[in-house]
Amino acid sequence: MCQHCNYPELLDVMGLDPTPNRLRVMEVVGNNTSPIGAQDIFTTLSRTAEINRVTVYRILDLLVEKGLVERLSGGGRSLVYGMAPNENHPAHPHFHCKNCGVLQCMQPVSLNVDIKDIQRSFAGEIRGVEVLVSGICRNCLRTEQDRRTKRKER
Amino acid sequence: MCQHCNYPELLDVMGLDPTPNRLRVMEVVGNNTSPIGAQDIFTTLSRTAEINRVTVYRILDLLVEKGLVERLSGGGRSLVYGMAPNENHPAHPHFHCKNCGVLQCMQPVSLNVDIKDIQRSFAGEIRGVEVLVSGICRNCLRTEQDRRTKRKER
DNA sequence: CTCCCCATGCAACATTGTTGCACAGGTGTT
DNA sequence: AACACCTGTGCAACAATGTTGCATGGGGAG
Repeated sequence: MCQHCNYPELLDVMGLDPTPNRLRVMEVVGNNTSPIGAQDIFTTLSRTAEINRVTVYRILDLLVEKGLVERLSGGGRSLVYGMAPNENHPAHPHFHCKNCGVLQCMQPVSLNVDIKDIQRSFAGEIRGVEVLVSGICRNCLRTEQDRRTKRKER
Repeated sequence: MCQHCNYPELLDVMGLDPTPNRLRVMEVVGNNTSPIGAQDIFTTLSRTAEINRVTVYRILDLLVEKGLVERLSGGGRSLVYGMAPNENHPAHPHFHCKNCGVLQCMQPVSLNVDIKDIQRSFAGEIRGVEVLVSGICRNCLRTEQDRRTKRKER
């Protein structure tokens, strides 16, 4: 749960009315510990009050366009949404487990150096960098190991 | 066009029969200067000979699973496919223009440092890193500038 | 009070990916 | 030679996800 972000204010700064639906969407995205898909956001919101699926999509598009929320690749076929980097939310890489599919946020690392590096040899204007790390998560590693151990025991 | 890759051999190394369809898919992916979507691959292939849409999807899944091809986020809502890094194709970031939507490959940069950095503070096993840079491409920048210039002239 | 704008809902559609089943060609076995 | 078998492909139907056009209702400006 993000105690630091003032969602109404964030919306206001970008010239958006802080409607209940927009606030609810921002809360779900901001309170989640890892990026979350549009369908999940819709399901979560539906639990507390009715909302239309289309409205969720439209609000997400709007928030992404205004730079309040980031649309990321979820590693598999899915797209997911998370808080865009701001003073409370530093940019950070995401990790996708190829085995179980979970997506998790990683520790922020210094990517600024990289941006400048890249910018030097690139003719366009760079506004953001997204890093997606893939591999096998701790849980899956442990499970694999357990299985190997068991096999030996027999 | 990739003159360096021996597609039949690549397939063979991974234990896959070099069927005509698989080769054709690999050629389209490998010869494209930037990652390309499943639908585009299908359309391109359809121009030279009939192939089923499902077959394309299945071959892509297979190639991704075997690590011959990479599935990447196209920046917008799309997923795209490109050659997986190998000796002829170094890993490199991709650039997505927020204005016109083009996706292009960028110069390879040294990301190895980063991977080790990240790995040190992460409990899972890291197998790959994908970097997606977003911003405004050269063309769009120029167009914007043109528009500004014209406005002044009036 | 009236008009207009904007957020929302709803239904229908479009796109993209998936599944189950059939079939054809090649391989190995009897 | 006859047979079963496996694998790659096609086809149709489905499922999931995102999009569009239009209606409506509330709040603010004139």
